[in-house]
Amino acid sequence: MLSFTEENYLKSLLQITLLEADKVEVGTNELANYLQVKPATVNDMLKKLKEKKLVDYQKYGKISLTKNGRKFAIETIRKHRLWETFLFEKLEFTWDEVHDVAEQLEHIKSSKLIDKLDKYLNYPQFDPHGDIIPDAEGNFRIKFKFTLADVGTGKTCKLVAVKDNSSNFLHYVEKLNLKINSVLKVLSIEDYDGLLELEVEKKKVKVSKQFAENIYVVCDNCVIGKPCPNKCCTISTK
Amino acid sequence: MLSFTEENYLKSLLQITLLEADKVEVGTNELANYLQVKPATVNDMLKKLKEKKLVDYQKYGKISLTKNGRKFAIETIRKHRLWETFLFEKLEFTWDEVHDVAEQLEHIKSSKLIDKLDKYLNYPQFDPHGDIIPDAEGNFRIKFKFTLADVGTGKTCKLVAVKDNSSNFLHYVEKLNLKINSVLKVLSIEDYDGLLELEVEKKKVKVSKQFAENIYVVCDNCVIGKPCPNKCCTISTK
DNA sequence: TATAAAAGTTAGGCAAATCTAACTAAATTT
DNA sequence: AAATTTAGTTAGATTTGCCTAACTTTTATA
Repeated sequence: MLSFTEENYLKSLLQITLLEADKVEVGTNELANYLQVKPATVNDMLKKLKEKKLVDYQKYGKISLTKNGRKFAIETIRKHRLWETFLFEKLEFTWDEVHDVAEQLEHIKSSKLIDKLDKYLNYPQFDPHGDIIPDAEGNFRIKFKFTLADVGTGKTCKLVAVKDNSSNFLHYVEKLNLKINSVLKVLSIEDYDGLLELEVEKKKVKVSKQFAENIYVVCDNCVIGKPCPNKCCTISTK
Repeated sequence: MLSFTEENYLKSLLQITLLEADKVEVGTNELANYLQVKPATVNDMLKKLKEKKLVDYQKYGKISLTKNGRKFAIETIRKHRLWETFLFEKLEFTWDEVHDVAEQLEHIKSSKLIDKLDKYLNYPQFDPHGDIIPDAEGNFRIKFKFTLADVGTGKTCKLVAVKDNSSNFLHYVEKLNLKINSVLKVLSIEDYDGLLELEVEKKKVKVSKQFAENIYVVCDNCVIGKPCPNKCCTISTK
């Protein structure tokens, strides 16, 4: 039986690799930073996780999940996202409130509970942030490849998920009147600092490059959950 | 912010006093036994809880909850019972399965969560075992006073709750075809060992005294949630 | 009432998860 | 290639919640 903390380490390792397309290896400092603990603490924990055959790593090397470690990590992400969906859909939480509570709920130990919850929610594929919910076998189906920052001038795209789940960011997204499935047209991109001008529901808004990098998009022909007709937008994943 | 463990100590202290009508004081060994830890461990924790002004106690004396400690204890019981109700009503758990999962869920920190859950369940008054769910202000309305073992020969009563929530016991109750609101007639009581013969839905069954002591009953005129017309069955509580 | 039993306490220890401070190795820059 | 910066490690300490073993106080009983 894994502790809350062990589950968090495994989950974070997977989450870090999910942030970028081909990332598979993670360092001690990076993980420490992600978990908001000191590198020394991560080092201690890695020894324990290695002992339990949940991570591969050797002194001064990079950290990666073993098959088994990955299984637990996916399970935790699945729980997290199902709980977020429950809070959003059934209990009327807003999408920026669900994360913190789901951080706690994801550690409840009961496979029956999570299966029943999945059923109760009618086997949802996406959480309130547009992130894929792995199925009971641990399969993610798709993973987003492009952000708003990748879209060229004059092109139109569709918002499918957000990368940053912080309350701050989500509030800002809301304020701009952006939602999952909003259609965005990139009107111009400033050479100097990458500032984007967008058209959203016939209104013009300006957003920073940093902001754009945290908005996942697909081409406007894409239908979520199905392969992109242009084969450009979503990729199958691990 | 209280830890899981601290919450469990406070909750257990309240639960022990709820087992018997006039009980207010609890001893170290009793609590240790209830929590399945050693008396020394309880002693350590009591020092901490006293420090935090959550319990009243002095060396070799009895333990009782302070006003504040009681508030937290009730809050935890409220959470536990609301989660049990959720699992039973929405996720189709059976009444003997809900307890263990609720033991975990009761420690989730979010007052918004529990209020929303209460609303979602339509402000239930009783959990799947017939126990009262304290309201958001921490008021229990009623508390059961009599068990099946208190009922005299020839009398009829109504099952309203069970004292023992263990899976074993609940399975046995189920096997005997007893449910919340079942009407039970005591046909005879054996002098020697207190064995009871009951009539339940026109069938005769025999149960031990120990079993009878774990079944809460009210007179058959009682309607749950309202004061007993005979003023005999339920009492207001703390 | 003396004594035995039960209840409660203390001291000392352990494992988990964290920290700080000092160190070593690896990577980058000049 | 040497020097500097960054990344990673180790040792030693702390807190929480638990333990055992030995002790003391209270209660019950002969």
